[in-house]
Amino acid sequence: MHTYAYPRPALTVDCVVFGLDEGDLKVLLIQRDLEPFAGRWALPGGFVRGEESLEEAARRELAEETGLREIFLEQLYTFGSPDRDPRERVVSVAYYALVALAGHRPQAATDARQAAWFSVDDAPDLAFDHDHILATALGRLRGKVRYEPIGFELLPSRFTLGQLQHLYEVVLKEVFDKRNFRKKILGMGLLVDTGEIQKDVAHRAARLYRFDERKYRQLRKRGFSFWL
Amino acid sequence: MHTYAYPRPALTVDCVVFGLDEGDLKVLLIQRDLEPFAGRWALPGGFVRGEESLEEAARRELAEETGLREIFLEQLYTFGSPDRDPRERVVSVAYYALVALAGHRPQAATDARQAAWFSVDDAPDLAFDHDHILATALGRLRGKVRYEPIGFELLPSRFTLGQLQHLYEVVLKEVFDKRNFRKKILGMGLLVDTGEIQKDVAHRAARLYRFDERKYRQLRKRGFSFWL
DNA sequence: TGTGTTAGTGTTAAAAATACACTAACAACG
DNA sequence: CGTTGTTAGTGTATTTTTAACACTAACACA
Repeated sequence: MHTYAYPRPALTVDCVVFGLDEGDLKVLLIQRDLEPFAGRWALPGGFVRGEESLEEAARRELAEETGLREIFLEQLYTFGSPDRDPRERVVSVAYYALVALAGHRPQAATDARQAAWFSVDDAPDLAFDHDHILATALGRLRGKVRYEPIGFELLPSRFTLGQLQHLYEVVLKEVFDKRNFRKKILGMGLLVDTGEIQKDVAHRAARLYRFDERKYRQLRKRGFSFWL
Repeated sequence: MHTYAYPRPALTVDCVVFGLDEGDLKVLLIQRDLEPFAGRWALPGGFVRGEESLEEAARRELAEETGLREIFLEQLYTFGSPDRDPRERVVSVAYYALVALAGHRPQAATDARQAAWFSVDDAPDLAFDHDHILATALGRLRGKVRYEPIGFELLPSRFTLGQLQHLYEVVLKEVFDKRNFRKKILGMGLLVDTGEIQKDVAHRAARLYRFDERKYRQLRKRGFSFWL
């Protein structure tokens, strides 16, 4: 038991995990088994423990509830309306995560709870204020993907320019001209041609590239800024 | 007394208030009178109360400690390292604020505690992890001022193009060409010439403009994006 | 009346963004 | 085995945007 002179809100973390199925943008949800909102879909998350940082808490919950580890994770926003949880006051620090969802495709129920990927555009009504958190995360992703090279986190480490363009088109809901896209992205000098080519495709096989993170950091120090 | 089954961190808000003195960018600090860090300068802030939202808490603390009301305020980041407060675990939701500091210049000690404006570039060592929070806020301000018209919050409601350019030069530490700056900013159609001119200046008086927020919102709906 | 200081104004050159259409490679299918 | 379907890969011309650059106007003050 822990006693304090003034009431304290409970503190949780919630994670919005985005993945790119070749088709559209997905979000990973888990089905609640407890009240309130039992049976409803919700963002993975849980209470922050005593000796862990907020990000550690988010990573731990993600591993426990979805099996995902060592993925891109960044703080999004902290939600603290007094009535966002019907039981008592709960303040939630939300994170968003990006994961390469090619290869380990439509599995994700690594743990006890039921987990599943939903298209962001027709996800079900979520528990608590999680719809609001999801919308905030989508806005952040759409804004940030243009001026920081975080989109690569949604692709496997080696990818084709077609996949990359498709990623931007899906996330931004905007179509790009193929030649201009390639010119621009290759012109930044951040992609390395691995020399390999695509396998098992029913059409001309494309070159595989990887993102050169080291080079990006160097360039950024010299004032370079990513822009798409 | 309030008792819980698991320990709960205390929850606070801290505010980074920026102001633009005609010279450089300032931050508003208050001097602590209690341990820990008694006598040290710190960001204004305090505990979140039971029935107020996080933003309400930030505004209340700001009013109590600095007298500032109804200013631009936006959530920045939540800081929650387990050891950021030497006494016990405290999670702090940081906000940043922008205030027009022309007119009510170098006052600010409206309350009990000592408050003062410091140049952001040579602020003293702050209490807790407030140096880190300040640095984060500065980064956010510098990033955001380019693609959202928040800079106007640092100016009086009517301002000259010279003041506006100076603001960007100070915040971004970059000089702009006067003619190109004016062409670009006026070309956006977001400034309204009030018809008034500057008074009491020892040189040719400049036109006063105001920012047309209504128009900005309209344009933004149609895909316009502010860029400087 | 002169000096100091900021306001205000256009043009030209360079760079970047856009629009646009065909051939190449390969698997699958008949 | 050739036809079809599908994605890969490539260059140029036009338009738009950005960057560089220098002088006159107004006004307070000495």
